[in-house]
Amino acid sequence: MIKIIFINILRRVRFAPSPTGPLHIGGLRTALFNYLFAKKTGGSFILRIEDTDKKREVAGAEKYIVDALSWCGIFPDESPATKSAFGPYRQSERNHIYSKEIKKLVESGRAYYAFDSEEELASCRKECEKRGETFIYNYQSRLALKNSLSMSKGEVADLLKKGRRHVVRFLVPKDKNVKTVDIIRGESNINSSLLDDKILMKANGTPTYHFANVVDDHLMKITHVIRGEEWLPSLALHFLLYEAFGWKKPSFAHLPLILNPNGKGKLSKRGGEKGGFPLFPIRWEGETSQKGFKEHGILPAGLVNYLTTLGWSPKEDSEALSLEELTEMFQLKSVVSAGANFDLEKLKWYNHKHIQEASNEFLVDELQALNISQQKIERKRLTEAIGMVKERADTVSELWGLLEYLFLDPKEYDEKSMKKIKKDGLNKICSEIISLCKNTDDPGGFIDSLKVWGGDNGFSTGQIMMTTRTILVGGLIGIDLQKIISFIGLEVVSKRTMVFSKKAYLTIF
RNA sequence: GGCCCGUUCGUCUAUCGGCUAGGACGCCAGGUUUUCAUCCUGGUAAGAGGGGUUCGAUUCCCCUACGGGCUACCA
Repeated sequence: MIKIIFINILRRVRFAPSPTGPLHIGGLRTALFNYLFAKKTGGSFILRIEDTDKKREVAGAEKYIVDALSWCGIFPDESPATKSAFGPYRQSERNHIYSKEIKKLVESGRAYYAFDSEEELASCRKECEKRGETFIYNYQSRLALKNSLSMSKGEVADLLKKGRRHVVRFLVPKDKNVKTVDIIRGESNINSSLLDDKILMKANGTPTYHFANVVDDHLMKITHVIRGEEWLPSLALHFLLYEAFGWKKPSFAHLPLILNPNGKGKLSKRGGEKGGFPLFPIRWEGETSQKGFKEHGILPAGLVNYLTTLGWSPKEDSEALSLEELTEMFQLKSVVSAGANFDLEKLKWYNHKHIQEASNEFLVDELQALNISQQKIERKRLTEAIGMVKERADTVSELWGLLEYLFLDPKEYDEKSMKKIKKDGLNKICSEIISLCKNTDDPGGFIDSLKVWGGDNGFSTGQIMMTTRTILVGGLIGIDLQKIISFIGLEVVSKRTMVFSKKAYLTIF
């Protein structure tokens, strides 16, 4: 019998955000898919900070990214906090590496110096635009511009010696068919003449995304690049870059975008506001303070579960899945290629499912973290109350509203409920409740006793129940009446009834 | 404008040439709960349009339409 042994090349994937603000859920989903893919086979998930553009960097963004990921239960195997031969993990700390690598490309003739100013290039673009053309810095235009291909060696050497500001551009070969491969989208062919000689090193000596990304992915031995669809147009360029270096390419997968609920445009701040949901996992404290899903009462497990179904679905029908279960089932190949509309209702449904699976203890912590109620309630009592009402909750934040009456007397009585209650005999029912409270020790059979009394005195069960509920809760809502009474105790029942009989007669009837 | 990617119920998706197009969310109806919800059962609703290829196309190819992305010394 022949045994087939699978030699698993250990997967190494990276999530490489740029710390320009709080991580939004689109980025979070990219991180999540990378994580699921790596962890399924015991590979490594690496967090690399792409902070090459210091102008755009926002204080606190890197910390936010780490915090948001860990809130979701995603912990990188390697990150800026790691010391390893692959580090450092912040691109701003890797400049010596990029300088070394760019030299190779210049020496091999695959990259060249360009001295054009930004203004000059801007006017080139403008002129082309006037003619209805697109300016491309490539084989057609490069010889008419200021660079080491159009100028003499002596001239170039002189400018470099004088310290003239310059960039390094990639020399894109002319008329070459570039066949790209994407795990989700398959093969695609692009003619290199459509590409432009992208800047690899900026005038300030820092690399651009394209260069740093390729260099780092190679040096960090990344096996699979899983990133957003917005990078698809750059894929051919990246392929050429790998080839210019003579490096083995990683596999690529471009994830579809998350769209606004109405399907128009990629998920935006405006779309979030319109749909009444945030764009970030947890609160962001920047120039403005912005709530995240956490503050809206969404559990990390719910968010993670929902985000995973945006663009992917498990083979078998299943309901709430944990990060571990999702990891087990995840298939990068079966990620869909079309963008997905964000749907708050479905997120809530997943969250509802995860609330049911969460322990009451955990939910108490989550609720208290939200600071919704200022009431000081004994933890044990609150835990018990949450257990009684959680099946009704979609979000953690609505938990308090669902159990409030178990701790606080009604502030007012719902008008519609009051209209349903018959005025006749209301006084009698109240008196009976109060006297029953006085004469019993055991709240357990309270409702039964009240019903029996009602039967003997010409009150329908409905009337008894509705009246009692309104007295205790303030309206015709809430959990089983007997459970409420047992929980709050007869003393409170009596007190609420007295308040009701006074208030109700004076103000409502 | 140019280039690239996409298009199945309202939404997320299944289908990898045989389809009475399946599931989930939502919505509607019924049941349970003498409340409201939860829960259970059922229902509603779809392959953008036009050409090919084929015995047969949602599935493969082309065109059009629509949507999205990219087009920076931003990522």
